[in-house]
Amino acid sequence: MPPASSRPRPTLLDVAAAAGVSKSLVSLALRGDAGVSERTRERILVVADQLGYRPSLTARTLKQGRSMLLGAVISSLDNPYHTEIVAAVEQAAEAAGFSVVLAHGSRERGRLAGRVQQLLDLGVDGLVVVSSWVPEEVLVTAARRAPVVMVGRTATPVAGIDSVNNDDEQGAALVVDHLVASGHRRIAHVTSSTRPAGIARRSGYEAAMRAAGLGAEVRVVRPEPAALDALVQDGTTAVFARNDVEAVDVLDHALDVGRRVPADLAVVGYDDTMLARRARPALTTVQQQRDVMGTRAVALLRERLDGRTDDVHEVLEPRLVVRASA
Amino acid sequence: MPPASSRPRPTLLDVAAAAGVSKSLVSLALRGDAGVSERTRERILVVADQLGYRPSLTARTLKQGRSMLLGAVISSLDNPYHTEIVAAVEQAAEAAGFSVVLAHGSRERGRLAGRVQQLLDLGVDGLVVVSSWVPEEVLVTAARRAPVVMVGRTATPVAGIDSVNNDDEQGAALVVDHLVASGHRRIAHVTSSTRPAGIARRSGYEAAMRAAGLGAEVRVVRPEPAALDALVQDGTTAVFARNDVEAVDVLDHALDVGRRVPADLAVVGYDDTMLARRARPALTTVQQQRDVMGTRAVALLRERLDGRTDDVHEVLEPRLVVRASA
DNA sequence: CGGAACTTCTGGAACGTTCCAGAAGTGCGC
DNA sequence: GCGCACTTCTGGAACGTTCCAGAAGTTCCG
Repeated sequence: MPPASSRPRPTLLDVAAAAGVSKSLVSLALRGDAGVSERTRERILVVADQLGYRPSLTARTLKQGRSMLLGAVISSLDNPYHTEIVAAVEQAAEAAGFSVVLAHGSRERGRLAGRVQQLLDLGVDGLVVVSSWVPEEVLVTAARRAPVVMVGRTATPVAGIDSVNNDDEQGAALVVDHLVASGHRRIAHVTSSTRPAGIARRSGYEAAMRAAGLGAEVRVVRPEPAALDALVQDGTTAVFARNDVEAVDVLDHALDVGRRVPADLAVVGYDDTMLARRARPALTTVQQQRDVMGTRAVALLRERLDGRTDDVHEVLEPRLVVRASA
Repeated sequence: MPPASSRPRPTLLDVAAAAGVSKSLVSLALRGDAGVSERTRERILVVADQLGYRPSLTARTLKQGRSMLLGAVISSLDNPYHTEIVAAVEQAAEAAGFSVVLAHGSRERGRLAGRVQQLLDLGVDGLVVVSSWVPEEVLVTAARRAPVVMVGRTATPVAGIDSVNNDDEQGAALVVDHLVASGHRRIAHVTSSTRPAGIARRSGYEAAMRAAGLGAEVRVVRPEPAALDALVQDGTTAVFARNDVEAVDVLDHALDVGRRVPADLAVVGYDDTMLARRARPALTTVQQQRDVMGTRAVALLRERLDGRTDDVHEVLEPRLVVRASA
């Protein structure tokens, strides 16, 4: 058998020759242009199909300067929160006729800058940044080449860059209110994050505690064995962790030292990732509307492509998902 | 501020004009061709840099028929086993100068065929298929357009398509041998799979049991509450699940009904995903050499691109990872 | 000093599209 | 039977590269 690549793909010219028309007409017919008679269109479609013609997106992109490709930048593939957002973005992109090219950083912060450059060189029409590890200056330079939208990352707004986020402060408040309503007073917050989302959740927690008259009970600890030990010993009855991953850590630790969840200790996470669903007991957590995030992110990019120049920052309402752990 | 896209990207011609040479020379200089004097090369590089020139991969692809793009096809982003393989592939691809475009199916089997088509239209130079949901005929037609390699999916070999797999039978044997060496005799296999990998693991389990003189103890059950109940009640002391996901199900169920793991019931998974690391107790499991899989997959594609026409099927040795659960 | 052999550079064609200006062909009113 | 509008179709240029054939310019040797 000859190598697979031996027979070159048919081009517009091949179809045109076979159908006895000009290449331009084939192009028009295949793209459904109005000024083509029904008879010839039919014939051209049949011939194209017979030859197995497929248009070259590369040539098309070169000509019209649009690739219908979107780049998604993500810190690492093994963080379910990020991958789930990407899935939502991809779905929305597909619905809008775009494909998504993924670039991830596998923890190495420096790598991401290079990957962003690669995406731009590839000719993506827009960039969805899910990871907060991409340095701001990289985003700013990238935005000069293609519209950029940050999603799922609460951060100081960057000029020229749109964003879609959930309201982390409000999400934290939902958690605190739920716990208070269940009779808890000694509610601690577990967090290891110095990143924007983490900070917002923390301040949301503190504000909600104060609003509930529990300002004196505010307690923030890091998810480390010693700190968790102390937490479990000292009469804390509920823990709000900054994300599902850390909530599971708390959960495991509590169970390890013989506490019952939620009877002895209620545990709440954030993000509603598959970890929350899989945990035992299943985690109460805060859900961000990931599908909406995806849809809006793609929509914002398209608006930019259509010429919008002012910045848009969308904030979505989070929702509390009550499961067994609190 | 004018729209971001207002200033068009500089092209070879712009650089050539600015440097006072021909576009061809700029092209040669930037690609490091030998026949360019050191002085002019230097000057061209400086000018290109000043103008912020970046070559258009689209134009390059069109001209030389190579996109340096690899497509990765995966069932869904939320299966850590698959995403972790993709991460390995991407890493290997990057090392070889390729970028990876991801297409996933989100469970909808039909969608994948369309996504494969999209990748091919995009002009990928090769296809890495991680998901076993892609129908064989789709793979076969795809292979006529670009080399295809299946990875992490044990399956009947398809003519014209390479593969990289781990030896599932041997992996299952490793598990059984380990359990037998720990004194277990009543070792059950939990599986819900009728797919190639699942079948291979099952038959590996059965063969190893027989080899250990435990043919009479062979017991295969589905990961459903009733079946697991029965399992836990009837004196089974060890369970080998067909993957980490189902192992975690078994684990949770056993703990729920008050069994201790591993004291009352040993549990072993397969794949060594992050689930295994995160489980409590941490799962003993079988590790496939994912990084090697990625490297080999990319290597096989490159060989095809360089003209190899005979099929290659690589089988990697799995490794037992002993953790707390067995 | 003529020309062979290098080195260094150049212009044009090509890749497969899209798009534009305009060429045929058709129908119609007068 | 002529002009006009309308429909249907066409050829060429363009997108930004790469690559090839070959043009200058330089060196070197007899």
